[in-house]
Parts: sequence; structure tokens; C-alpha cells
Amino acid sequence: MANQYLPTVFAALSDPTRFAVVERLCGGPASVGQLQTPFAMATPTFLRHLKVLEKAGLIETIKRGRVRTCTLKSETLGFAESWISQRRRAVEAQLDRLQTYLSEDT
Amino acid sequence: MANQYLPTVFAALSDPTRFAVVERLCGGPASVGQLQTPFAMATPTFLRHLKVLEKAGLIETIKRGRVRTCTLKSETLGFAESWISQRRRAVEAQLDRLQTYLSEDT
DNA sequence: CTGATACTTAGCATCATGGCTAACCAATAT
DNA sequence: ATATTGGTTAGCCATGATGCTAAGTATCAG
Repeated sequence: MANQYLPTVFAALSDPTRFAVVERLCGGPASVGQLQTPFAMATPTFLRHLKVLEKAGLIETIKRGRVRTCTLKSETLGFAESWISQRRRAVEAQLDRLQTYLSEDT
Repeated sequence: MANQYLPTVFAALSDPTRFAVVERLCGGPASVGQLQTPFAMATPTFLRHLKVLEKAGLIETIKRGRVRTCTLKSETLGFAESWISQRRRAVEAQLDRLQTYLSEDT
């Protein structure tokens, strides 16, 4: 899983509908139909959103009978999380160094 | 800073150019020109990327003389980080409960 | 076997995004 | 005073994302 891949993950999270789906799936797996109900949106449109999430590796789906069930993948979330975390800490370390420098010859 | 706001942040990070700019700014502030050099891209185009990052709250810019300097905002990174972190932990807790349940009557 | 349910595929309209050039303004450097 | 540098604004074009409808497939219920 290279960093090259992360913009795709962020792109998947950049749409309000998909964002909401991710939040919903934190509570546990759900079928396409269950996920769709809150949204005033045609099914094919909604399904494409799910495919975007799947391609980004944020969800996994399995079809049993005629029902497709979706699950969040915590590894991908973890990957994004640690990238952001590292950058944030780098910036904060930067800031610390600056403050140290400024207070050096007070 | 509401959750409603996060898709905008993720959208800003979803473009490879902007993603790279963020990585670059972890090493410290830089001017528009300095940031641009690695990219084979017209200045106006590049500038629009910076504006997207700024609107998303990921960077701050100050113009002194004719040079505009850009800095990463760690608070925004932190906000995104903690959102992801919470979701990831929720999913993992879910998984744990499931495993506990499955092993209950072994 | 027939109808309903739960997706799925295909194809189209519209608008946002990301790229460009041309032309401009303001601050420096000569 | 003039030229150069660093950024900015305006406007155009191509592509891709998001929405739709219409029609199809596969399962499940009766």
C-alpha cells in the first residue's frame, strides 16, 4: 500500500454521501438497500458511490443470494490515519523548533 | 469546526499535486514559487491548487512584499486525523464484539 | 411458475475540476 | 525610470464526476 494510493482514499471520503455511508458503517455491516434508505437518490447512482468506496479499499462487499452486504475496512482507515498523523506531528515538531529558536537568545 | 466540513478537507487532499504540496510543507513554510518548482504546471493552475488547500483550512498564507508564504495548519490535520481515528476504533470494536460473540459457545 | 425484490448494466445530461494562455499589478533590482 | 520578478485575474477548453431513466438479471416468496 503505497502513498500514491492515498489521494484515492481521500477522494472517496470527499463526497458527502460516501462520507455518510462510512459513518453509518461504523455501526456495523449493512446491505445496499439498508445503506441507501437515508438518501434521496436513484439506486444506480448510489451503487456507484459504493463502488468508489470499494475501489478505494474503504469497504468490502459480499453478495449472498440477492443481497450485497458492505463492511468497513479498518486497515485502510488506519493507513490514512497514520499518514495524517505523521504529517501533523512533523508540522508540530517544526513549530516547536521555531519556538525554541526564537527563545534562544531572549 | 463541524463534521460537515471534513469532505472539503478530504477533497483538498484527493489531488496528487495538492497532496505533494502538503508533504512538502511538512518540512517547513515555503513561498508559492518554491512550492511550484517540482511541478510541470502553469503558475495560475498551481495557484488554484493552493487556494483549494487554503479554503479547506489546510494551509495559511501571508504575503510580504511580492512573496506569498504558505504554512501547514496542524489543527486541521488533527481534526481529520481524529475523525478517522474514531471511525477506525469503532469498526475495530465492532469486530472485537463479533469475535467475542462467535467464541462464546465454543 | 409467477411476481416481487434487490441489485446491476447501459446510456445520457450537466456541472465541477484541472489544465492552458493572455494580460495585468505590485514590489524589487539596475 | 525601467526591467524583472512573483504573484494574480480572467477566460477558455477537455475531461471526469454525479445525477437521472430505462431496461435487465438473479433470487426468493407464494
